[in-house]
Amino acid sequence: MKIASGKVEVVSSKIELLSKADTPPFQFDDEVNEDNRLKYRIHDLKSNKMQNNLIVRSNVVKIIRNYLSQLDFLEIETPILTKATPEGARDYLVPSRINIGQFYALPQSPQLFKQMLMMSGYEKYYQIAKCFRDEDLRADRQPEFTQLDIEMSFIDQDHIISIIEKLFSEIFQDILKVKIDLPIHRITYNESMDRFGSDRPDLRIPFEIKNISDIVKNSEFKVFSKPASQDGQKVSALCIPSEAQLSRKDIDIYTDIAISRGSQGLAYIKCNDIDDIENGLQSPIIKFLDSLTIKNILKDVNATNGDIIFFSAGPNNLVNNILGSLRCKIAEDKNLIQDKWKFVWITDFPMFEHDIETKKWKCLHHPFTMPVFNNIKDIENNPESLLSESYDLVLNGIELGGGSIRINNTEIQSSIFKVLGLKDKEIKEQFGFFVDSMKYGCPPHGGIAFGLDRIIMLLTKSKSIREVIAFPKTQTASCSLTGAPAKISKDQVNELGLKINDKNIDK
RNA sequence: GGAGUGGUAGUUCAGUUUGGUUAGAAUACCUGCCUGUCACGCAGGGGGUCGCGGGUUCGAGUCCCGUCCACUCCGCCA
Repeated sequence: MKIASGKVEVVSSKIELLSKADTPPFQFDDEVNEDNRLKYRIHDLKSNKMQNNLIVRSNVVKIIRNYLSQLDFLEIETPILTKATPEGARDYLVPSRINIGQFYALPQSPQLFKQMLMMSGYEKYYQIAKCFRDEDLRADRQPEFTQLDIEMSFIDQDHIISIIEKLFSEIFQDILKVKIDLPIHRITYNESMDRFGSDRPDLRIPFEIKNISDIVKNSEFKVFSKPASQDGQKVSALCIPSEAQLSRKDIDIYTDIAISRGSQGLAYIKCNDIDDIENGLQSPIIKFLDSLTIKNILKDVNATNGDIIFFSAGPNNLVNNILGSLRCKIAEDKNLIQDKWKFVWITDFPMFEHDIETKKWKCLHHPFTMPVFNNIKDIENNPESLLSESYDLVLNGIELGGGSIRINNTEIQSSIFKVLGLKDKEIKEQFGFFVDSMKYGCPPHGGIAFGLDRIIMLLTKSKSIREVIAFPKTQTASCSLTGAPAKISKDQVNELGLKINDKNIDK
């Protein structure tokens, strides 16, 4: 009775060997290194953990399909062999045998196809879609991944958000018996960057960043006062609560992290006794600050005795990066991340950001996102001032997905392409089919897409999405089981009209 | 492209800091014993190119250089 099948005892009268099995390379449910697990994936998939993960995955997809089809969504497939788009991630390319010298691209997402389905009048679409991006891998990034892709016509942001919130509420109720409080909290992109230094904030961490520019902008301390009063720069503080029990050595470690991310150093105030400004604080910078300013800072960040306050001053993105990553790192190191499910919507992303290296404007979401504007001329005249009708759903510091209201007007669409620096000829070559399609009437529409793998990763408390994908790729984008990618034969090279260095051809 | 961690029986690891006898443990595997076991037990046995290549040295798992693989992160991911 101690084993799973303990109620049943089988007495055999005859034994027939159906398939001979060698000794497996490792025991099921043993702790095994990931290289071996991936190489012998068929054995790994026998483990209780992997079976549970794939069962959860299947059940979640079932819930999604039931939920959306009850709302009259149609599941429609879009092509895997499609056209390369130069913007965005690198494409995976497939040579065409019939059209020598030409290539298909695997889709980074079904974005344009689902928008064209809206133009065709299929006003509620969804798809469990495979997507492909030829970029470097991470624990939560694979070159091929699965996206829950949704698009609807005649809707607004609130409508989409409410449909999605109910879907996640059902998934978490069914799979984990966890009740999500609806509606999910929303904060704007700018607020998120200021308070958490990130557009995917982990709200399980019980401390946040505070912009103290107003307090220090008139200070004598130029390191603070200069960025505090300059556009695009700021001074922020991160108050680490006493529970973290940061040591002198910890401060050095976090200083190194700050420096590796482009900081000059890491200023701090250690609060031994906040009522004694003269002697109760340890800090390399308080000698530069007057006592009123110090008092205001302590008050503004809600400092209590035992806390340590870190400071960062400079360009917004640098300050966000440094304090945002320190916030996560310290919370993780000191075990201060609460065991909760913390959803949050991030809204009102800027439409564009300026890329310093290429000196070009880039879309924060994608070029089909509807900008918010009073006058259409603002799009080309003041791209930096534009927000967009966009929204990302974040859970426990991981971006689950994002979407937007889309452009349904060729004039606006052209303006966006122009800001991105595309010439008329390029627009026609790359997106001509899409803009032409829009000419025949395009309903107002919008949608959203979610990383299914990431959702399952969080639901199963897995450390990487490889744990919820039956046959994932390693960090070098290879498959340890099959050996893909692999060289191809000379015949195949010739048939496809390719020219490949001989040493790279399979002989 | 960059930073870091790891690679030693089939598997999981110790040994590397400080170079020195025949490289160990657990588990798995094989053989024998055991008539109620279920993490069985007992006795015995086989199993290693210390990732790979080069160097230093009388001597390298251990030190140095290069390289490959796996993982984490930065860049990158409209």
